[in-house]
Amino acid sequence: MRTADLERIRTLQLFSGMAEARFNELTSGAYLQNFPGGTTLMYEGDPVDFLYILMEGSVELQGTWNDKETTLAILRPISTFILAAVVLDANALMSARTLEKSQILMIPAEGFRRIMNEDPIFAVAVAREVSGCYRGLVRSIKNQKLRNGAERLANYLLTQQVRQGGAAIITLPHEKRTLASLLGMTAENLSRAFASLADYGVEVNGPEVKITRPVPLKRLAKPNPLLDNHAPPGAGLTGKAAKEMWPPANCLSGAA
Amino acid sequence: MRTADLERIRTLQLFSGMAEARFNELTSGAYLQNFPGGTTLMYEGDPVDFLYILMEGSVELQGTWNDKETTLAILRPISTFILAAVVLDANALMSARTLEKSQILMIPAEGFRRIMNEDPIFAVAVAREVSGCYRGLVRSIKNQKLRNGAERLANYLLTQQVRQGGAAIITLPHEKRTLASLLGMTAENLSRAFASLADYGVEVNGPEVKITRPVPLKRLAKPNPLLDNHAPPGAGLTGKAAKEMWPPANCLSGAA
DNA sequence: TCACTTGATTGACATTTATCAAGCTTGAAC
DNA sequence: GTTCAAGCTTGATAAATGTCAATCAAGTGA
Repeated sequence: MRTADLERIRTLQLFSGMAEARFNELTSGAYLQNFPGGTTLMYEGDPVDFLYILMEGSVELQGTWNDKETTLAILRPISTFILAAVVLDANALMSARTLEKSQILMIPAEGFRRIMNEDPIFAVAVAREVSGCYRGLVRSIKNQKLRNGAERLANYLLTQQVRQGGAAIITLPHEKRTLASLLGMTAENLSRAFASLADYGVEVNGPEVKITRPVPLKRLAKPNPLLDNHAPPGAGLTGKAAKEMWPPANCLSGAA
Repeated sequence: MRTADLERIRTLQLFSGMAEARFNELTSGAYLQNFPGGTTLMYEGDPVDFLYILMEGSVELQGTWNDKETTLAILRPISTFILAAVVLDANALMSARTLEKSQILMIPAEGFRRIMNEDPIFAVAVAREVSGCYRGLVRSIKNQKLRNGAERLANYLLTQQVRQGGAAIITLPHEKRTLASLLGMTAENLSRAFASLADYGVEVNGPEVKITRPVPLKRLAKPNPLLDNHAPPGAGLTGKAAKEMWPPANCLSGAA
């Protein structure tokens, strides 16, 4: 493994507090692997032998039931995934596949758990990391149960706008059908949802989306930090909530 | 606080490994409080000053947006709740209210975090507990996005049947409108979903539900350990997954 | 006993979402 | 250039879900 990659993950909150020796021990057994797009890294129900850390590219987490599939999250670097299964030595509840050529660091789960038991600072960091993932999922469920399709899309667009720097034109980072699955709708309905947002100043041109009238769009979307990971650090959040890192390094915060 | 209560929570996986002195320190600042039914313990967005442990009664966790409300989980003793917010010292993402007269142990969050930092065994236990909660939520989202209303109800009934000992007649533990909200539908549609399950041998009589033909019901429901917390320990799960406690003491495993 | 409240159910209807089929665009391969 | 495939869009229709209003049933208290 290259030193540059080690330094990149060393800066993650998950690893930043631990002693150098432990960090070296943890990563000494790790692999850095390249996968082409469309590779399934793991199937639902599989035993989990590694903690995965996405370094480059993007990964989709999926759930399946009865021949139906849904996207639970789309990850961007640097993100850990299937951490909870690693902590509990349990089988995966989601499949993971690359959406494009990706570079992924794989840390053996066994060693991860051993070091978690030996290094108290690391154990606390793991607890904090999983807690952040948990809160991402709570937001995701609320988003899914409380909003309809157009509302979910509108909030997705506003979130992306913030994350991409706030300009009026944003670029959809994935295929529209993947986005549809993430938002819990069909590709056809995503098209219609975009069309319905035209009244609110949303202009679509392939993967480019222009938000010409953010005020009415926000009036429709009603973004809310209790459902969306919207705000940059400190903005709109006071006190304790502001302490949470943004964007969180953890897995599901990106899930609409 | 009564010794009997302390002994009850001492047996939880979360606390069972920690040193006696630390456990005493943790609980010395705790309150055991009684609340009547319908009491809101905490509102969404509130700062979280306590870890809550439900000792008796039942508690509903809710999410709100735009004057709509949804039930995220219904807790039964003994369950912890808002653990992730305590770990991160963040604001609550869900409201909590008692559904009936309830007894709740409140452990100051500040002390909880201090002891988590001091006691490595406890820190690992917290990481494991939150991981279990996380996996409960993953199941919950998959259930919500992949199944329709009748399928969610069918699986809820089968899960309840297992939890209540496997007899043909089960008792719905909550009001039907609360159940409807948990299952992500209106009370009216829950009524219709029950009616549609009559073809599969489901007979409803107030809060009593009789499952007369489990085989066709299961053929419809297609229960699956990757979506449902169905199986007793070891049953149907081999190897690693079987190690997870069932039913988990943690918060959202009960969420259909 | 009798109103009265609360929760549950039912029917009629509206809205939302999914499904299926067809057509459109775009870009790569030949 | 032409062909082709993949992704996207559109329209027609069906299915699922929500809303509103009315009714019913059970339990409560005067």
